[in-house]
Amino acid sequence: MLDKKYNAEEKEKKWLDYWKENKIYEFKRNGKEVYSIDTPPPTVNGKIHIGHIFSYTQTEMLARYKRLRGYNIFYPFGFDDNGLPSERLVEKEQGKRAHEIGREEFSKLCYETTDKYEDSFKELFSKMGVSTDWNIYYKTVSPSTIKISQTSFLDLKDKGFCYHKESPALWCNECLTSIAQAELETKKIKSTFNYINFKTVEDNEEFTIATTRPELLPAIVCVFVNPEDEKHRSLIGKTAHIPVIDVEVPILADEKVSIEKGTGVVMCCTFGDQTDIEWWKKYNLPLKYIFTDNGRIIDSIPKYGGLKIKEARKQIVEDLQAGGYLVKIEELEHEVQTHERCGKEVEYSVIKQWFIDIMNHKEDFIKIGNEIKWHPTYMHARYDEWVNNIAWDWCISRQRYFGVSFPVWYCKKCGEPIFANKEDLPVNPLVQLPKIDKCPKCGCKEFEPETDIMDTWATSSLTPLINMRYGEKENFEDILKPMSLRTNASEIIRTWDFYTIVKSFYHFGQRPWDNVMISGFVMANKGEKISKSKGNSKHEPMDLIKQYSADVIRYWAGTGRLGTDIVFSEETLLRGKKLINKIWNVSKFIEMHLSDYEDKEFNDLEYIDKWILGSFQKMEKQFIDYLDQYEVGLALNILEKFFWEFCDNYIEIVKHRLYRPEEFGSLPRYSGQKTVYILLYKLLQDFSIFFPFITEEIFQELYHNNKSIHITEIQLLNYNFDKEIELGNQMVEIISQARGAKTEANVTLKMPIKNLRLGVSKDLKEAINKSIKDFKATLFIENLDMEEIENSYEVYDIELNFEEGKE
RNA sequence: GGUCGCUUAGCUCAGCUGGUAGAGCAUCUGCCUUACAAGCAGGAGGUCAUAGGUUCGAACCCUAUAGCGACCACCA
Repeated sequence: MLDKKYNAEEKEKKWLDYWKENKIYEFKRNGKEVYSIDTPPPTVNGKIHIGHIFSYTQTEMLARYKRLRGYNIFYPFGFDDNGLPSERLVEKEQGKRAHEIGREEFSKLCYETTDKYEDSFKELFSKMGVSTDWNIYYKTVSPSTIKISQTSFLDLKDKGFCYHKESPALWCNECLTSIAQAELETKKIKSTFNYINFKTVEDNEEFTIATTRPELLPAIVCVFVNPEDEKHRSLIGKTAHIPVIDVEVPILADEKVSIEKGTGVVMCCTFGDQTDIEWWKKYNLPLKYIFTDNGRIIDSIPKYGGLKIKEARKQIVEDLQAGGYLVKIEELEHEVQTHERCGKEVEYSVIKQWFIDIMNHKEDFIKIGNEIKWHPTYMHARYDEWVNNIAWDWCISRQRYFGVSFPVWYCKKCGEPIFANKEDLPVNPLVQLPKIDKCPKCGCKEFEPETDIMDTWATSSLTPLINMRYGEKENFEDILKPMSLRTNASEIIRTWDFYTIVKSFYHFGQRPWDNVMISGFVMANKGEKISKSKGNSKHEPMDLIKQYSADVIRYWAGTGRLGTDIVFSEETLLRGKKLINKIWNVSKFIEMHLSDYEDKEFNDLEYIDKWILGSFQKMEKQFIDYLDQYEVGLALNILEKFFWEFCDNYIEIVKHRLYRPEEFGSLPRYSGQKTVYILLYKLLQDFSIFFPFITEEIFQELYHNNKSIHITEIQLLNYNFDKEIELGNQMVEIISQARGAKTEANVTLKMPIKNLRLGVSKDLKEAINKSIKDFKATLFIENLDMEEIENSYEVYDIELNFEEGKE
């Protein structure tokens, strides 16, 4: 027997234990077609907020849907505990920094701290009813993952897609590491435009340069003007004298200089921005690198050496002012590139790093993007945009401590890189030595380990390979090439999706997955993204589960449209709560009437029963169409709508028949029993995608003790009840009008109708006659007059029996 | 500035391939009806951002404009 009230907290715990014990979501090879899901390993950098719950739950619903359609679901979960985010977590939480306590100690702390968080993440996702198989779960810094990541590196190196080169790279002074283009975030900051006067050496011709970065004056290697610029053409070929610094540089012409911007004269430094790097390469300019790696001016610069960048800026501006070189200062707001992990402005650095070739294979990446089905389709454009605009090869070196090491040493004498053997992976070059005794190039017997580690994306881009246990004897390569589905939010299309495609192309020459499903973000308020820095995520997921239950939170997550941002709304939670309550109550009602029910062949369905079965069949077809398009929210929407109609219309009609067989006959009662038996089963199945807990409780209580609803299969109905749907709908409309009349008369719906006069089409008359007992009982009709009319129906008169109603 | 998306009832949103505007919440009016008052029945509330165009017919297709948002590019 179902309880009078549904106790979500108790039941959700019960079913979590049951699913775990009975291995309901375990992946086993069983010959059935595999549906595999590549879900984002959440970054372990603090707390999971409601935004994570939103997008993961949408994915999860799809897994449940495919499971109900008979697929063998390969749905692993992972955690991204690799690299910089973990370091920052440890720094923040323990107040310890790697360079203070040493690399080994620090790494240990990273492992311990991320482990701790992962346990709580696991608990949270489990509680949300995520139907992942925790046996195939992975971490991005485990030995097996490191092995795959290092193997990938060696593969790419062998294939020539990976190179080691001294090259300008984006550099973060805060994190003390190089970073990749994809890790940039633009930020608006207030700054000043400084107009500085220069003179030519040859003839003291004056000209002005406007710059936001006067501290780069010592790094100027030349000055550019546009060759078409009438005003400044006379400068070309002359030599500019840099004030304060007292250095002379050539003045060159390049069409990339905008005549309108600033003063039309540009200083070129190594390096202020990307254009500087382009010019540096194009004109073979000298390198004047003036910053240290931790954001100070190098000591060899007189006067300014040792100052922090911002201090140097201030000092140089003061000196320019004192010398009378500063013409004016303009306030401006502009966007600068910052490091997404720490928010600090990035600089450029020139060191030897490992790069993965991107620029030579852009067309291949576009081609693979075309082979993948994007949901929603317009997200494909974002991918193309990114690939088309990318300007750098992918720098995968990070000068950090915690993460995947490069399996590389260098000859101490000639610098020749020595690579580990693949069968020896994983290796840590800091504590292990190469397995050769001398450099193959120069014979030197001493080696230095690569101290850099890899970009976290270099590893997380390998999730399909991690999932397929790439390179292992027992692997899933046969079923996961490609995987069926990748899901993530739109912000990481340019990183995770793109890099995964890059790696898949280089390793296998093919797409990593067939489908990509992109979810939206959760906004704290309209137009305001949830972010940790703003602290505007008011709701802790755990608290919400406690307050509302996981099923209810899932309802909220399930209402979001694919790719569309949603605002967190307690109102929606309330709506879900009501829906779940209604499912419980109607199940109780149905249970009541099934105590003597036996399932058997039956061909005498009542008209109204055909109507509701046909309506359900029609709805379910659309429901499945939506889910096949990955539109979880739209599917839930129509299911919910049908369900309320089922309760408010069908159940209200059939209840009389179920309660009073002596009046309606036992066969009509059986027809009703059969109908609710079938429909509740199917409704529970469909709802189980969204509400795995309550549907399991009802299913096992009413249908199959000790068999999980989540491993049943949806069997589509195959009735031909179009006529019944159409005419049944008309009947319901008439019922609604009659109820309206009672409500308007301020009387109870039980008030009898003395006489109901209708005009009805021939078909409808026939239909009403076939369900005359249901029809009359539902409205408490004493006398019914039907006049035949051409089409549809018309309600002529509703005469209420006030005398009877008073009793 | 570029790419993409959004703009529908007071609020949050749904409206699939064009055919007389929908739901929930809020509001108003009734109803304790043997599953459910966390309920039921009903009412009121919208020139579907704006302006053009295509069409017999446009919330939906096309063009332009405005506002909002995301991502990217702009550091002289």
